[in-house]
Amino acid sequence: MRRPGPGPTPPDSLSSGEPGDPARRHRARRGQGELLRREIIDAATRLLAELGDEEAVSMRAIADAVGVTPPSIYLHFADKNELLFAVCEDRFAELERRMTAALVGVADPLTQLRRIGQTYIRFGLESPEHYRILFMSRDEPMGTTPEQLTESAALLVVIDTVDRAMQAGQIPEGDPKTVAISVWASVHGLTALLIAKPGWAWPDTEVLIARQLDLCESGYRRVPPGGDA
Amino acid sequence: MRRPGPGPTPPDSLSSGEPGDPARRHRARRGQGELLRREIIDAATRLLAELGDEEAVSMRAIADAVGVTPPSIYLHFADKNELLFAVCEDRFAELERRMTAALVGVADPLTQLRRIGQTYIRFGLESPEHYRILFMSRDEPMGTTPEQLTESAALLVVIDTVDRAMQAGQIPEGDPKTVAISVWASVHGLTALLIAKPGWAWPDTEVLIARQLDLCESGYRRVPPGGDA
DNA sequence: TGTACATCAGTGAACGCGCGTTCACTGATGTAC
DNA sequence: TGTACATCAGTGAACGCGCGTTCACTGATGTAC
Repeated sequence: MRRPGPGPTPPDSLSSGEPGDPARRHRARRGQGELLRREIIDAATRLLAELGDEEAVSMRAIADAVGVTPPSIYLHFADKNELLFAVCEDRFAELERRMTAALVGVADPLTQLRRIGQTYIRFGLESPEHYRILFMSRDEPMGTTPEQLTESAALLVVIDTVDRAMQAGQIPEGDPKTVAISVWASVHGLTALLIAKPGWAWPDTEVLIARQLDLCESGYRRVPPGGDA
Repeated sequence: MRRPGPGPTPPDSLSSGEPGDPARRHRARRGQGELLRREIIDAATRLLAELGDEEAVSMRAIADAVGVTPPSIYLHFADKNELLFAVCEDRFAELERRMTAALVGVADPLTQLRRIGQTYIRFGLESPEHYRILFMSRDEPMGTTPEQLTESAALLVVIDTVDRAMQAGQIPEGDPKTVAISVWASVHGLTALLIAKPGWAWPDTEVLIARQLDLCESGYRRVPPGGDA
C-alpha cells in the first residue's frame, strides 16, 4: 500500500537530482544558505505529487530528494509542520494566481464564475495531494488562523464575482459570501470525491465537471425555492 | 494535538467499560468468543468519535477500551485494516438505513431529495471521523471493490429518487446517475468542508445547509444552461 | 601575499517513541469416560 | 460423582520498523591582520 515506486536514491548518492542539474549539492556558498530552503520546498512539493501520500513524505525522503542529510532541513524549518506549511502557502498562492488569471479577458460575471470553478477543479485534480492537504485534512497547518484562510484571496475572488453578478442582476440579491461558499462547496465536493476515490467507477470526468458547473449556474440564477414556484 | 482527553483506563482495569455494565471482561464462555468481536467494533467506533483522529485509534487504544490485551483483537480480525473495514461497513449500513428512512411518509420526489440531502449532511456532521474514513480518505478499506461502493445502496437511493423526479417532470430528462452524483457531490462538498475545517469562520451551519439544498433544488429543476436562456 | 582564525552550511550517529504484529504461554471452561 | 483431558479465549513480553528530532562534530569558505 505504500510502495514509493522506484524508491529514493540511496543516501550516499551525490549525482542524484534532476537530469539537467549535474554536480548538485556542492555546499552552498557563504551567504547562500537560503538557497537550500527553496530546494527543500520544491522537493517536498514534488514528492507529495509523486508519492501521492502525505504520510510517505518523511523528512528523510525530502532530505534524500534534495541530496542532503535530514538535520540540514532543520537549519531552515523549525519542524516538519513548518515545512509543510511553507509548501501549502506556495500551492495556495499558485491557486490564487490561477483563479485571478481566469478572470481576465472575460467581462460577464457568470462566465467568470464558471471559469473560476473550472480552474479550481482542474487545480485540484492536477495536484491532488496538495489539494488534499489544503482543503481535505483536519487541521490547517499551524500558524494559519482560521480567518486568514476563510478570508483568503481565493474565496475573496469568488465573493467579489458573485457580488458583481448580483449587481448585474444575474443572481438574486443576497449575502454574496453565503452564495460564494455554496458554490465553493459544490465545486469542492466534486473535486474532493474524485481525489478521495480515484478508483471508483465514475462517469467521464469532463462530463461531471461540466454538469457540476451547470448545477451551480442554473442553481444560483434563480431565487431560492422558497421564493419561487 | 493528540490529547486523548481523560485517556484510556490503565491496562489492568477490570471494572472499566460502560457504567451500566459492571464486572466487565470476564472471559467469554466457551462458544461465545464472537461476543468480543462486536465489542471491539463498538469500541473502535466510539474511539473514532471520541478521539476524532483515525491515527490516534491504535490497536492498543482499542484493546484498552475493551479491557483486553492487543493480541486478543487478532483472534477476530486479521489486521487493523480488516477491523476498520468492519467499522466502516457498520457505519455505512447506518447511513443507508437513515437515508431510506428519510423517504417514508413523503410522496414528492423533490421533497424526498431534500430530506435525503439533509439526512446525509447531518450524518456526516454527527460522526465526522467516520464520514472522513468513508468518503474523505484515499483508499476505501481493502475488500471493497470500487463498484460495490459507487453502486451502493446509498447512491442507488439517490439515483432512484432522481429518476422518479424525472418521470414526474420535476427534473428535465437525462442520465439520473450523473444528476445524482452531481447532487451528491454538492452535498458532500459542504459536509466535507465543515468537517475538514471546523475552526474556520463559517456562517451559521443551518443556513449553509439550507442554502446548499436550495442550490441543488433550483439547480436541477432547470434544464442545463446550454438549453436555457 | 601569507597565515591564523571565525563563521556557518552541512554531516553522522544516535535518541526515544509508538506503532502493528507475533509467539509461546496460561488457565478457566466444558467433555469423555 | 470424580477425574483426566481437550479446547480455546485471552495474556505478557517482545519483535522490528520508521518516524521526527537532537547533538556534537567537520571542514570549506571567507576575513582580519
